[in-house]
Amino acid sequence: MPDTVLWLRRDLRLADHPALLAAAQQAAGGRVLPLFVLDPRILRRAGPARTTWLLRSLSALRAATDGGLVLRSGLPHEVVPQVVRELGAAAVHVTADPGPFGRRRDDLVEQALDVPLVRTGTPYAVGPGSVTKPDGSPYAVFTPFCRAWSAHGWPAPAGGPPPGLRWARSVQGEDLPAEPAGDLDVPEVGEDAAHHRWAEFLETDVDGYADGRNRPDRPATSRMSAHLKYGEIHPRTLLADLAGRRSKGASTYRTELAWREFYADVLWHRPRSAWEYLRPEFAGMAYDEPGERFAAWQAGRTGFPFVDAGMRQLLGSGWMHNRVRMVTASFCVKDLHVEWQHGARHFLDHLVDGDLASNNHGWQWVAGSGTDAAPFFRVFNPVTQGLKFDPDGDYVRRWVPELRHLPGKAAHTPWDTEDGYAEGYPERVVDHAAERLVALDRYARLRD
DNA sequence: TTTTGAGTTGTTCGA
DNA sequence: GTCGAACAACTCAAA
Repeated sequence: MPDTVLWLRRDLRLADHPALLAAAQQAAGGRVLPLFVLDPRILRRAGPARTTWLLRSLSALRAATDGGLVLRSGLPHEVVPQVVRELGAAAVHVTADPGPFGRRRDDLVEQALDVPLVRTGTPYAVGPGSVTKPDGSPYAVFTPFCRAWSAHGWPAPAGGPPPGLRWARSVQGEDLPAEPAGDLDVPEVGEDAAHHRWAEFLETDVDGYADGRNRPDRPATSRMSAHLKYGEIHPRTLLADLAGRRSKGASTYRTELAWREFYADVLWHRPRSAWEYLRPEFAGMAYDEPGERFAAWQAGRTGFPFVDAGMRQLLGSGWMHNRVRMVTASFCVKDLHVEWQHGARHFLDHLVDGDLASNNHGWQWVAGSGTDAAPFFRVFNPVTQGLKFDPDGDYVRRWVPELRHLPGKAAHTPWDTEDGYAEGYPERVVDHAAERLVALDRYARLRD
């Protein structure tokens, strides 16, 4: 009866977990050691929101495994082989991590091990790289990808841990590190919380999702992004629950999951696209260095209420509504003319759901440099977007206290109200109409 | 093989 | 106030 190690990374759950089932099956009568490696390289880059979420999720998983989860600090290619020796394990089981960092890390661990590293499943319904055009090349446009992805299909959710599964207890772990200081407003974390929130969304908001998802003033989105990021719930589970629903909202939600899979697929085929222009000619465009205006953008002090509300929601809660992510990103790239990588970095430093593929390809989409990017002439008007998607100004007032004295939609246009700046709200850092023309001109010059 | 039409998320302008 | 056109270039799939 060999013991096995289940090395967890982006799969902090027990239900619908094929790698756990594989580890349990190989152990057959032996024990499984659930291991999480606190990699200092990842913790350094995660930012306070993601670190807090991770630590709470690990705490929840430790409780769910009756204290069986073992934590170790260090580099995985040193820690994992060490744990294998201590346990005398026959194999290490993982869910494949298809990102560029994960692939390199796992290859290194595999070389350092003298037992097999068994990869079962991925954090996606369809493994990145497995949906291709008939000639085997990857899709570069979303809609055809989405069609092929749907046609490819995915397995039904796997069951929970097999009855009789026993956790190995012989290996010593470490205590959870302390959470970063600060007063971030992080929601409930962990596998149970993920399922609870998902059930709530299915009950109240999924059928109205097609329109509701655009309203940052309402709690109409699923809020599943961070749960998915840490694998507290698998997209297979979500897709299975959506399968019986015919509403427009359910279909739109499925498409959003497909976007997540599309961007993971793009990153799998082109790992360098995380930080390099997918369309290299865009590197030759004229950009401005990030300076005072960029700092104002980061701090939520651009003088554009909808933009500032979003940037402050990011700082205050580690999350930003998707509609507002597009508007703030457009402002950074097309009003401030700052390269998308600077904005993407700031988002990744603060987002609780910060996912390299979705975040950075989303930024490239806004910048116009991505695979299947927005057309260059699509420049968001930060005021119009605010009036359209936060028509009563509730979202702005929630996150920008200096505008709370302005009623209704007046919160979007303090320059039109006599006492608009009475509470210390900053003046606009740019003239949007002028900067829009500058952006269009720079794109035109790139073309010629 | 070549052609054709459609393609997540918008804005502005002029009729 | 509403509406359609214009704002590129390229990918992909169907004809």
